[in-house]
Amino acid sequence: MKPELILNISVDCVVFGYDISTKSLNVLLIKRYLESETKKEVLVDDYVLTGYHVYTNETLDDTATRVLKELTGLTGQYKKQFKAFGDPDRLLNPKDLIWIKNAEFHERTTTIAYYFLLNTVEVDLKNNTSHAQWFPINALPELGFDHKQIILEAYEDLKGKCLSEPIIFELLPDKFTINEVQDLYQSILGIAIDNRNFRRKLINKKYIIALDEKQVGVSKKPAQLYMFSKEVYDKVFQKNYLISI
Amino acid sequence: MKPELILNISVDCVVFGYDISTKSLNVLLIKRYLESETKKEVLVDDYVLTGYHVYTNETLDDTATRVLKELTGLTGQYKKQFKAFGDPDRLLNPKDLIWIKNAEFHERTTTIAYYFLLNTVEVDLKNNTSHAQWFPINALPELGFDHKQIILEAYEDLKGKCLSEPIIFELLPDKFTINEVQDLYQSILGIAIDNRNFRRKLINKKYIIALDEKQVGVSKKPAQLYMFSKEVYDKVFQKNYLISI
DNA sequence: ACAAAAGTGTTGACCCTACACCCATGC
DNA sequence: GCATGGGTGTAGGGTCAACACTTTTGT
Repeated sequence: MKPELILNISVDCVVFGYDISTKSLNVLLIKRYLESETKKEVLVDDYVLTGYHVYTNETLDDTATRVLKELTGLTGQYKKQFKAFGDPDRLLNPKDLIWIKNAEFHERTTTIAYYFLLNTVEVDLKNNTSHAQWFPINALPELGFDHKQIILEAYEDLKGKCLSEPIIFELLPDKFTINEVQDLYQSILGIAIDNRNFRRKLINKKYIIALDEKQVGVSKKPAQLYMFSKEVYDKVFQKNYLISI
Repeated sequence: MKPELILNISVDCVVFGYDISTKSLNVLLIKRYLESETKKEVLVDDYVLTGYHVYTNETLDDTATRVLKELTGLTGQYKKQFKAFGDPDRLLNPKDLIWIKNAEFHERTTTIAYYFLLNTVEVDLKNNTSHAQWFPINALPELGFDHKQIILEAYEDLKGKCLSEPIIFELLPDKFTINEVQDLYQSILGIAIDNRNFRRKLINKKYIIALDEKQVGVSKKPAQLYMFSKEVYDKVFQKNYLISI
């Protein structure tokens, strides 16, 4: 049996990319644009998440991986399935109906939402056909379908998860400075963190490894570079049963 | 348009029930039994989660609520959507195929999994037609489909969540003793907790309110009863940005 | 009176927070 | 030499973990 599309199930991907130079946590969105037949009127002009239907021979994870690869060329990035969205009216705004008419979409589609973590420099947006673009999480454009809600729920999940799991490093390059990690936490959580305390805390972790290397090409005092070792983390990790309700 | 079943999307419910007298965290399962036409052979004899297809006019939450109500009569219980399961082969074990042939099931069904929290005494299993039965989370019977995996992932989510949110009280009666809360934490987490430390910690919470009441009908020293106040919790609650990676 | 579970205090270790100045480098 | 961000130490308070005996009640 040849793989076919499952028309009422899709996967949508919230691609989080951190831009280390602007210290901005961004979301990758693709343009949705449609003119009337006479080209007199713009019917749809907004952004949506990247996503696609599931094929009959794919797992949901496969679909998410495929969707990310098609847009960015990347594989092996951190991904998490965080929620399914299936309200009967989630695709039924007027603009969305116009759009659906033009695509092979079922009006009652349930989407399994994933988020990905990466850094923006890994993605080359030059020759992409979807007019994909990064938007800061705090300055999102007008969004189609229920994608605003999906993004916000992904963001909430990320906020919680980055406090208890070392996923922050997925948003950074392999080699980073302590202050870059701090900036990133501050961007995600929207809080100020004391530099001395944060620094001490991080450097004391066995899985934060100081490299024999410093920043190059900066116009100020170059900072010490570190890396995160997943191997050490897995070895050192032990479950913490602290009840904090 | 009349509501119809969406044949390839279902909701499955992991119903967690705490039995305060046996100190056991249980899962509610329903019997799956099928004989061959000649009745000579038992084709299927195991247990599955309760679940059902989504109707076209329902949200996923609606479906979960409906499924729980149909089995237990209960509404308004704590519920959480925690994961979607959609592997192409998740219903393709030999027994499952036999079963599916007998029901209106699509072979490639994606299920949105929820878990519910309640206490076992709320459920009357006497006159239920599904042969529903409680099983301790640590002594599950043979399970159909991928329901073992679904239960285990629900349990992992519960373990994590009960450390950071006051959902433990959903598993207890309205009035409870401190030691009952401790027993429950120990059952869920599989750890031993120091009674004095735990007691002090809980009693110091403003939202754990001592009642003017003690246990009755116990054959030993009756314990002080407490209640959990969601109102006070919401008022007192403040987000904790402690980074513990 | 006895069995059973309820309830009670102290100490030391660790971790978090708050806080301000000097240092190294590139320009 | 100066502007910029990198890097550094200490003290006080709070929270967690460890630990064993007394009290209250029903039978």
